[in-house]
Amino acid sequence: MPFEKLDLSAAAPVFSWANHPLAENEARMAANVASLPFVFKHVALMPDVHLGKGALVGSVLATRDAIIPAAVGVDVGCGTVALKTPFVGDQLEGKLKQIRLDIEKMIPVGMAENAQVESEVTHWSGWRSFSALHPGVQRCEQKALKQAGSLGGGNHFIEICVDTEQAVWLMLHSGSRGIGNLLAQRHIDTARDLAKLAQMHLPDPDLAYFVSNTPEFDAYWHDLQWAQDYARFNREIMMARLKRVVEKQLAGGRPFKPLLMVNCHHNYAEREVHYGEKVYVTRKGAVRAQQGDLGIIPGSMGAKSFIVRGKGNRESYCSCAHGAGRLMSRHRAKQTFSLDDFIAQTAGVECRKDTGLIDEIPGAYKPIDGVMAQQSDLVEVVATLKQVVCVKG
DNA sequence: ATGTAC
Repeated sequence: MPFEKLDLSAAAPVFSWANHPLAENEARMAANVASLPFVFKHVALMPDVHLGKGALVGSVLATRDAIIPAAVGVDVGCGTVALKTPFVGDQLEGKLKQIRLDIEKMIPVGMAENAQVESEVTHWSGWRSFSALHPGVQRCEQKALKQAGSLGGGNHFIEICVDTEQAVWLMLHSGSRGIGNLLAQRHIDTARDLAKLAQMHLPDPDLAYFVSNTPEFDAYWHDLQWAQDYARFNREIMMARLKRVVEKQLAGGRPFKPLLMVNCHHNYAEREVHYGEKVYVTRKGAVRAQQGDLGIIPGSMGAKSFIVRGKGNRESYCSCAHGAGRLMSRHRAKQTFSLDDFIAQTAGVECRKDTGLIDEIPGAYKPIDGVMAQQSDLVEVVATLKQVVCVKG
């Protein structure tokens, strides 16, 4: 589907791939971002776009000489990793429950963290620069060590999936945990303070920004890249443990060679070239989809997920959606659905079936097929996956 | 999303 050029009377146009007409507050949020003078060319909205803090979740912005820390958000480096195994779906028969229990034993979820820090964690090179991070997080190094290789809560998940060719995939969704959150909050506070001090006129206080070539910008950029690396590493550690669980259950403990692995952020910023110019690209709930890039677009815990290949669509800043997008808030989902609804909507998925998961019920999310149909000019589908095991925090 | 406070 082609995108729509929205005229929101802001300085920059907004190109929208949304599969719904924008609500008034969503349009205002898009216009606020597009009105900032340092925004490059236009703002791109992905098919799963919805209200966020400062900027829309499912939006991509390129900036010339400034960055908005609240637009990146607090779940720095959040993303997904998927691994294709040499196993076929039939091999999982009768083993799903045990696999789920093993996952829950091997990987801390929710509030839990690792009891001891293993050498695969301490070997990460990022620990060497921990002392260079914001002074406000220095007391949290032990916690960051124990949280490396832990899932967290909310929409974070661990899944075993089977694709349409019967191949078994491992997939998980997580970010930079407490340390990334704290780093982001420290810098968001600084940006707010600076804007207030300078009596800067902003359409929204959550759009306070840092200007390049200032100490505040450099400190934020450094910590942001560190947190993004931590998030990617966190997913790698969990994927290695998940792989071992599956090896134990399906291969008598013998290691297997992955046929493919994709590890992508969907909440982050990086330097990229667009329209011949090097700019800062912020993807807030969006996945990079440069020509040939592999990406992951997960549906809800009862729906399909997709491994995709980017088409390099330049108007989207080479991006695509990061998931289905919520249809209703967690609060409304809990009011709307019962445990019986949850059990019906997660039929065929080996997962916890208790009231604590009702806010993650598939009915609280948009159907993923509509989201995929809306971005056929951004990505092509490489594999279509359906989960048979799902672990949430 | 997270961690802490209410």
